[in-house]
Amino acid sequence: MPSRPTDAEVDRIFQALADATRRDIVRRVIGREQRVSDLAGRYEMSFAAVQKHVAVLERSGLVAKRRQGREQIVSPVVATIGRARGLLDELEALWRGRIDRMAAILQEDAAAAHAER
Amino acid sequence: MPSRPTDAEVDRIFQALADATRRDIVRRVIGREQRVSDLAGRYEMSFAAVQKHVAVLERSGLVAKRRQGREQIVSPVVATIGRARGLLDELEALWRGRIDRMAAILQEDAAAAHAER
DNA sequence: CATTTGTACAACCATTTGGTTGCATGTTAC
DNA sequence: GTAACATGCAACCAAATGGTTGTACAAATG
Repeated sequence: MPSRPTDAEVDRIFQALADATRRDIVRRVIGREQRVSDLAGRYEMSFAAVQKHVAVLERSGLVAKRRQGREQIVSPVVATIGRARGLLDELEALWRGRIDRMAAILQEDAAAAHAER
Repeated sequence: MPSRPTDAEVDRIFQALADATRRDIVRRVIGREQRVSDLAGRYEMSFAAVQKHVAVLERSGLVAKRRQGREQIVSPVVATIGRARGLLDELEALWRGRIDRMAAILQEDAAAAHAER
């Protein structure tokens, strides 16, 4: 999926990032791949709760799971972080565009004032 | 608030971005400041619904409102977008750190193999 | 084979979210 | 002053979230 993400995809990515536990899980699996139970051991909540968080992250594409025997290894999908960044970059580009347009208008005004003399 | 954002702040920012209508509102107000009713006119939903979206964006710090007579002017707060980007940058930096560590280990192995001969 | 371990999943619950309508209030225009 | 406009807010509703416990099952271990 190299093309522009759909609204629904972006919704899922930001939604997944909008929870401190899930952001922490992402950090951990970036540091090193983790089994679901490794992760579950780190938080105060139940195993099932952590498992659900991992499922949310997986649906968003921020992490991937691969089975290894009875274990499930969770690893990061850095490209998806990049997709989220791309969207923020786009917003910042829009902002710069606005600044540039404002600068251009100031230029014109200055030129007009100059011609008036 | 130049310091590291709290978890709760980051939660609110990503939560606010996790909705296509709200992302669109942010784009519009970046393009040009808008009154709440200007925005409301653009979407199929009720005025109150749009107003709520703006309120969510305001609480997250992505936009600011300033009153002008009876109108409320909504403008972007680009610094907050930067804060969200900062967090994604941090994740990508962690990833590069992992890559670097792996490269270092490969280096050591190569050196060891070399010494063995 | 029996047990433990790792994971998934269903059912349930409280809270939040995203929408609605209706009403209240302050501001501008006539 | 009255009417029209712009906004805010409360009450309500359905659906989604984030958590729980309990059950089921496959894989590793003794």
